[in-house]
Amino acid sequence: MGRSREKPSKMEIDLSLKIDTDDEHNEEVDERVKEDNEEEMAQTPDNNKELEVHEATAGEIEDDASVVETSLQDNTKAKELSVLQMEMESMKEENKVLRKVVEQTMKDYYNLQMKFSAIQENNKRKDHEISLSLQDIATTSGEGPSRINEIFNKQIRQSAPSPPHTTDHDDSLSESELGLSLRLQPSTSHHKESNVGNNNKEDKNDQQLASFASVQNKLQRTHELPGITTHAAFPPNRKARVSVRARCEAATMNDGCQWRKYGQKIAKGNPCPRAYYRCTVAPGCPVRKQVQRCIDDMSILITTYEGTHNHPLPVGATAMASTASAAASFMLLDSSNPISDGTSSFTQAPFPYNTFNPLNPASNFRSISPSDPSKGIVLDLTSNLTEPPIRFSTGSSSNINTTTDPRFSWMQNKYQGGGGASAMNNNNFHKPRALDIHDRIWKGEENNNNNKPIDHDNVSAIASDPKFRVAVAAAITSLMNKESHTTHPIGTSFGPRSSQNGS
DNA sequence: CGACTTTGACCCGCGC
DNA sequence: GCGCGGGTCAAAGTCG
Repeated sequence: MGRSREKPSKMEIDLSLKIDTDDEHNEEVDERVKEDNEEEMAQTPDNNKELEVHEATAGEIEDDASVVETSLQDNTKAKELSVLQMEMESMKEENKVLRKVVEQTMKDYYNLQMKFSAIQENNKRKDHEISLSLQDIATTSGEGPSRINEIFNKQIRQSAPSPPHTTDHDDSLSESELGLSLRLQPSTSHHKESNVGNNNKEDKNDQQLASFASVQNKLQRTHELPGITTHAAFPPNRKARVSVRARCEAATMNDGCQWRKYGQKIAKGNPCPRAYYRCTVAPGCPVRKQVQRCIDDMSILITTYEGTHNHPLPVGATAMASTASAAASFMLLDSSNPISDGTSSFTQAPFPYNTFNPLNPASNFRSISPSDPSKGIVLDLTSNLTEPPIRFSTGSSSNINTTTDPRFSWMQNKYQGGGGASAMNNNNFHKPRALDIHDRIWKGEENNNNNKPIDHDNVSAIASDPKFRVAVAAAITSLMNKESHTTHPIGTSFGPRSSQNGS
């Protein structure tokens, strides 16, 4: 009786949700609210005892209520009961609000899924169009592959919208050349003589090829969702590469994996040293990462992941990798891309960390170096995380005040005196200011970046965002769905040193 | 003492 | 062939 009087609100929320859980959707909502309850429980340890007691007696609540009814003769108890009922009402109202929020989030998620599947279907259709176009060209023009390629190249060069995309087109060209030579060979030679000197027909062929080129461009554009630019084709033998641009004050991003530094180099054009890390979660894991500060904005850390993990990722990294991979798959349906060709499964994403906007995953992806397709995908997470969390954009870096910005204290740590200073002395970098709290924090992290959370503000901001949670939950769900298709289980085997967790 | 970082040396590919 | 630059190696130093 006394227990039921002190019935905590958390339990009430849980109960009311259970009543409503008559379909899968509500189950998910239930899970979501439960998760929130658990977190709140963790934050308010004083209430935990009460909650435990009521969890143990959850099935007895109705009985308790009936017992309370029989003892209504006691006025004081009746008053308490009415107060309790009022509390229950208010909790129900609160519960409704919570459910609305959760449902809205789920709706957003489903909308995203719908868009994803729509784009998938759209891409399949486009592929079919391309195939038909090629066939049409092959049968009507009678041109050999070399001629077609020549015209096609010309068309591409003319239609290339801007120089930065030149290599993209070149890549797609080389790929299309392969496709053309494969598909056009059967019907090429016997029309060759008739085309010599036939300008009209050649013009017609040019038009057809132009339409083909436009279709090809269209196909490329379908992959270039807002904020997305993909490198249409990687060199076949090159490892999958994913770059992540993120504001990070620490030496490296806390990405859930365990890394060991094996080298550092001053790269040309950027006085900031480039650090080389190797994945040490499993011996022989081929995944490497390069970490370098962006020269334009020292607060931006460019992390390039290369290779495919040969081991299950730690849990913290798996969810993120799945999230990132899901987003990558969202945009990289092109089978020519090694990232989507099966070498990078949901559990084998080369980059274990990503914070992408679940409502618009595409917005965080773009190419960073169009002149170098080997750079692969670039996730631009450089929008300010001190703003409302998960508000990413593909825009360029914001201006920073380098003279007062603590973000440069890493340089002080790296270059205060000693041989390494040579890299900085001859450059126009502002001298870092005196050691302050940030410096101390970073100094602490410099030597422990593999084991400790690096940027608590960023990580907590990301993790506390409900949309991000939903995205991670969705990623885990998709991971579980994918599990039947992959040989790797969800990563659970990581050593005691792998305490690093991105979530 | 083991694990990790630092850093100069070395290797290799690429362009001239 | 030579020089340059990127990437890697490995001995020495550092840290817990």
